[in-house]
Amino acid sequence: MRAVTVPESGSKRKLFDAAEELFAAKGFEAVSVRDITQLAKTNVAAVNYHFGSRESLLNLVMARYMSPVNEERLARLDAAERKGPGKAAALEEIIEALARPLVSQVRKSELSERMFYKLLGRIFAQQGDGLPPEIEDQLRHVFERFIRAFSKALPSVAADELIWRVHLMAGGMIHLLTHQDVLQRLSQGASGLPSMEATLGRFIRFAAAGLREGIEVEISVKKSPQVMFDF
Amino acid sequence: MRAVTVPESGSKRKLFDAAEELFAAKGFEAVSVRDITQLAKTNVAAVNYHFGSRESLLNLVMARYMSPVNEERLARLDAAERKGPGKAAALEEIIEALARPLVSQVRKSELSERMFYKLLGRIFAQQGDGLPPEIEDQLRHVFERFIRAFSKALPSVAADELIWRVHLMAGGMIHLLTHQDVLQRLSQGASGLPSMEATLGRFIRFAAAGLREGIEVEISVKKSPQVMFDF
DNA sequence: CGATGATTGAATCGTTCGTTTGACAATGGC
DNA sequence: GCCATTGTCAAACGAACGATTCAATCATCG
Repeated sequence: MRAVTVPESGSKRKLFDAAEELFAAKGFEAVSVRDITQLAKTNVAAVNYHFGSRESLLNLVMARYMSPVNEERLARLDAAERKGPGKAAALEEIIEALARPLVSQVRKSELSERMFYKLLGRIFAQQGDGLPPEIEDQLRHVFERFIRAFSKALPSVAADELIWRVHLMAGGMIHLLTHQDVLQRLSQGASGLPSMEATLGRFIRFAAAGLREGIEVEISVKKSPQVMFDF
Repeated sequence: MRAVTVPESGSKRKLFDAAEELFAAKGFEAVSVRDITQLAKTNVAAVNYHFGSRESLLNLVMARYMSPVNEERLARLDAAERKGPGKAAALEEIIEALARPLVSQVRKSELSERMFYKLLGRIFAQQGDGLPPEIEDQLRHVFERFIRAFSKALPSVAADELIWRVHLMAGGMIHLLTHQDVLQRLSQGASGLPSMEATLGRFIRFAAAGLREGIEVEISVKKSPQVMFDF
């Protein structure tokens, strides 16, 4: 996964920043190069001069945000699997390895948190519908690695059943990223304004329960296992 | 919820059929009136003549598919709640009331099953981003009714926590509708080609487990995990 | 039949889109 | 000081978009 670097200053950087802000806010299709160049206060031709085409810039923005997330995901999964050599990583740890990078990579962005999440969610939701091959490959690789990990952690769940459950879990995660604002409006504030850290904890517990469904466990660990969070 | 009727034959019907097919296949934004009129083998002006505008036709298609689903959802929830008067409806029944209409309404469409699911998923995913007010209101009403039902069925889950869990469940459902094809490709057939009935069952169990998370249940016997599959 | 309203068809409107062009600075090495 | 590189700018390109116009055609009924 090649790192995507962007110059620290200059028109190229201004264009990139403007592009990611607009893509996150309005969606990938709804942003024109004129919108971008206007926000960046450059000429219309600037996008094509610096990035070759609108599509190249779009792919660059996507890769810039997806690659670090996917790298951290794999690194965290590796770490979790190394923890107990030979043994399967704990289910909650695997889920956290999948979801926490979405939160931990947010600070490295110039975007506001909410826009960053929306941007990532839009990329995920675009799967199988025109993502740059580089990112599509990344996602497929991550999916396969995590499916294997889940399978080890939940040996009694049949392979096809597990894939469906992971798919459902992923849907919840994407929906969380893309529709947080809708949730606020639908519930009229009753959903609260929790930190993303708290939301992450909710997600992990929800997903773990769904993935474990049907598995009988000792009563002592039936209580939702404590996940460590620094709230 | 006013019923959306479409004439049995004639250009208007041909346009409507072409529109839903294209919207489902390519998404709401990616379809032009020229695409529609070409598939319907009519003149470009036909959409504007019969429906007033592209947007009106789009809203009509959305309402045509969402309204019956939402009506059946509420009817099923009513039935489930009437079953045990005074008592809360069973959790699985509530989830089924939410999800089964997606399956049972499919036959009334001219579309292939997969396209129908994609169309519905696209509508859900569009929430809070330009849906016609009529549908937005429908969805909000359905959401409120079901939140109340879930709250009764799970009195020990805090109100804000419940909303987040329902949100996660909805995300899984939408993802299932919109990305079934991606799942096939990602898992390279390992997810099988189950009937929608089987998928519905998987969803209900997964969602119920997630919603119930943390609730102590009286049990039980420890069952030694049986390894059925290993990568 | 002939009149009237509904429908269709070809042509065209004004916009917006991504991209390209070519003239015009600014910059830095020699 | 000169030239090549690099960046910026206004202008324009061709294509596609939703919508409209208006004459031609059709169906229906008095």
